[in-house]
This record gives sequence, C-alpha cells and structure tokens, in this order.
Amino acid sequence: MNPDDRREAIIAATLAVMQRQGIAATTVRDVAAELGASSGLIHHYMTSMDELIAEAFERSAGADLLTTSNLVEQGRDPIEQMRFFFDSYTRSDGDSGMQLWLDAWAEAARRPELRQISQRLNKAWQQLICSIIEGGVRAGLMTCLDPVAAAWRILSLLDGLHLQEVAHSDSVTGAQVTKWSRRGAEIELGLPLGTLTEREPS
Amino acid sequence: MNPDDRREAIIAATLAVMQRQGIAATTVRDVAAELGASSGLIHHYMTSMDELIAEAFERSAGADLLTTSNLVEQGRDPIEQMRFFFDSYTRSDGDSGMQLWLDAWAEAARRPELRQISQRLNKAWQQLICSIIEGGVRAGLMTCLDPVAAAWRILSLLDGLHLQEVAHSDSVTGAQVTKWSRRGAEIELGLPLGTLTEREPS
DNA sequence: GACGCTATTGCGCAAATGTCCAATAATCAC
DNA sequence: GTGATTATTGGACATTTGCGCAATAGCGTC
Repeated sequence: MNPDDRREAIIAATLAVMQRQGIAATTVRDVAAELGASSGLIHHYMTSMDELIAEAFERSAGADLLTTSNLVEQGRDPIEQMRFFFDSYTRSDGDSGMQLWLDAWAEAARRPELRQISQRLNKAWQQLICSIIEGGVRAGLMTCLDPVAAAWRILSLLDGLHLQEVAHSDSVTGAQVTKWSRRGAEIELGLPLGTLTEREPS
Repeated sequence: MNPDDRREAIIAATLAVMQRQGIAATTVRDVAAELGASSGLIHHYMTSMDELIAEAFERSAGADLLTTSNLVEQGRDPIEQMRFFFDSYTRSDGDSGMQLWLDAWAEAARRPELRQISQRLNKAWQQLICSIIEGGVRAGLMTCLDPVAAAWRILSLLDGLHLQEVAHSDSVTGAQVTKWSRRGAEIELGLPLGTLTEREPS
C-alpha cells in the first residue's frame, strides 16, 4: 500500500476508534484491529501514540472548522452568515464530534501536543465569530460594544450547552441547544427575537 | 484509627490527588502514598476505584455548591444575590476545581455513577441561578422572557469560559472569565453595564 | 498477660498498554 | 530469476493498573 495512503488510513481508523471509545480509551491495538492490520505497523508510521491521537483529532476538528468557515463565506450579509454559522455548528455535532472536544479539553492539561491543537482551533473559531460580528456592527445590523468578548461568549455558550447535551443527555436536548444558543446570540447582539432561528434547508 | 475518620481521610486524600493529577490519572497507589498508608487499606474501605472517585468528586463539588448557595441566600435583593453567585463561582475555581469538572464531564459518558452525580449537581446549579432570575423578574429588577433558558445560558457561559481558561490558559485568563461572564449576564438580564461588576471584599 | 477482633500491611497476580525488534512477505529494478 | 529495499507481521518486554489475600500489628476485654 502507498505510504501516504496508509498513513491516511491509520489516521482514519484512529478517528473511528476515538469517536467510538473516547480519546483516553483509544489504544494502539484497537486502532490496529479497526485497520485490520498489526499493531507494529502503526508505530512504523507514527513515532508515538500521542502524536497519532493529536493528528487524528486535528484532522477531524480542522475539517469541521473548514466546513463551517466555507459555509459562512456564502452568507450574503452578516445576519445570514451568523445563521449559517449556527446551522453548521449545531449540525457537525451530530456525529458525536463534541465528545471528542470534551476529551480533548480534559486531556489538554496532560498532553501538550493535543493542547496546542485544541487551543489553536478554538482561537480560530472565536475569530470566525468575531469577524462576523465586526461585519454586522459595521453594517449597522448588530449592536456590540466588545466584539472580541462577545465572540468568546457565543463560542463558550455553544460549547457549554453542547457539553451538557453530551454529558447529560436528559438534562439538555439537542433541540434546546439549538434554540437557546441562537436566542442567546440574538440577545448578545441586539437582534430581534427569531432573527437567527434555524431555517429549513431549501 | 476510627473507621469513619479513616474513610473520610481516604476520600480527602483521593480528592487531593484528583485535583493534582486529574480524575483519569488518579491511581490507588497515588492515593495510598498521599494518605501515607498501604494500597490494600483503600480496598478495605472502598469496594472499587470507580466508587472512590465518584464519592470524592461528589464531596468536593457538592461542597462548592453548598458554599455558593449559602452565600447567595445572604444577598438582600436578586441583584446582590447574582453578584454573590458570580463572586463565589469564580473564586471556587481558584483551586483548579474546574479541571475536575472537565474530567467528570468527559468521563460521564463512560462512568454511569459519575454521570449521575455531575448531572444532578449541574441541574442544582441551574436551579439556583433560575430562582435568582425569577426573583429578579418578580421584583422588576431584571428582564427575562425565559428564566429556565437564561439560567442554562448563564451556567453554560460560565462553564464554557472556565473551560477555555483551564484548557488553554493563555487564550482566556481568569480575569477575562470574571469580566466577560458578568457582562454576559448583564446583557442577558437587561441590566445596566457594571451592575454585576466584582466588588472588593469589605 | 492472654485472647480475639479488626485495622493494616505488603506483596503477588492477571490484565492491559506503549514501544521496540527480529523475522517475513511483498515489490521492484536490473 | 535475483537481489535489494521496504512494508508488514507477531510477539517480547517493561511498566502500570485494579484487586485480592495471607500475614502482621494494634488494641480493647477479660
């Protein structure tokens, strides 16, 4: 098998195991079984388990960010961009990608490589929101005294609500996360009630 | 040593190790070393490691909730109660109790006992906030159409910001968590800027 | 002081994990 | 075909983990 393809296959298998069992419970042997290969092969391509986990997480989370970023770009005004942002963010959560983020945050204290990646990606998410808000304020569509703080608040609100949904599914449901987070952003940005309500995909 | 006291000592030692190393990295041997006793002793009092961890977490997190709850009760009006809430919540985080919560949320999916505890406590936190808001609305001091949703938002915002602080300390600082979360609650509840600003302890 | 109960010890066991390595299979240039 | 290079195997190894258990120490009662 082509070395590049093999490397990709290993990362894909690692991601599958991580999503199924969580980061902390992902072992070399599990990845090998998922891949249908031997455990030695993984170490032939990856120097350590930490590197493998970090790379798989980056691949997955980075792709989500790119998807959302691209969708936001297609919004014709800041309001629509923000709506697209929420549409994409709450959808990408469907395949339990949020459990990965929870694991990553918890493990960040103990795995420096993972920490660096999650920090960089979270900053990128915040900047994406921030640029939407700045556009909205410039266009007179949103009211916000401190876009940097507001962007961190919107991101943290989303993460905090998703966290409840993933950890305690009968406390907060997915529908509530969608509704409550959008309403929170409306309040934060001085938008009329319903401005950011989810639209039916056309 | 008195069995009851010994049990408490074991839980206290477990908590110390958990706060230092995180839940996932807490081992029987570490607890024994912290306690200055043998590993066998722990199993003489606790049926399993999971039970021990769950009990230690409940003890710690439950105490934090009680502290905050008591402080809030001393507020003479809903505004002051909310201010006391933020004072207490952001202070109790000082001794890295938040890393424990991060671990608990991440592990909740895989440890039913832990999940039950964290879910119950999170609900209690939300209800505490909710009752303050309801009082504030009744007294005409706050504006809020949906106190239940608002309480979940304030709690999630706090958790989400704290999460960033704990996981990526150079992205979001403790001072920013304090400032941004209070400002967020002011916006959420229609309060004038600065209403919830931290007061100097008299 | 002897006895009995229990707290406490310290080691051993089996399972799991990351890492490494010698042996083997596959592939390709000539 | 032959040899060289490399992908791949499968298991060895050291370490760590939760847990159990026989032996010991401490302490109150008679």
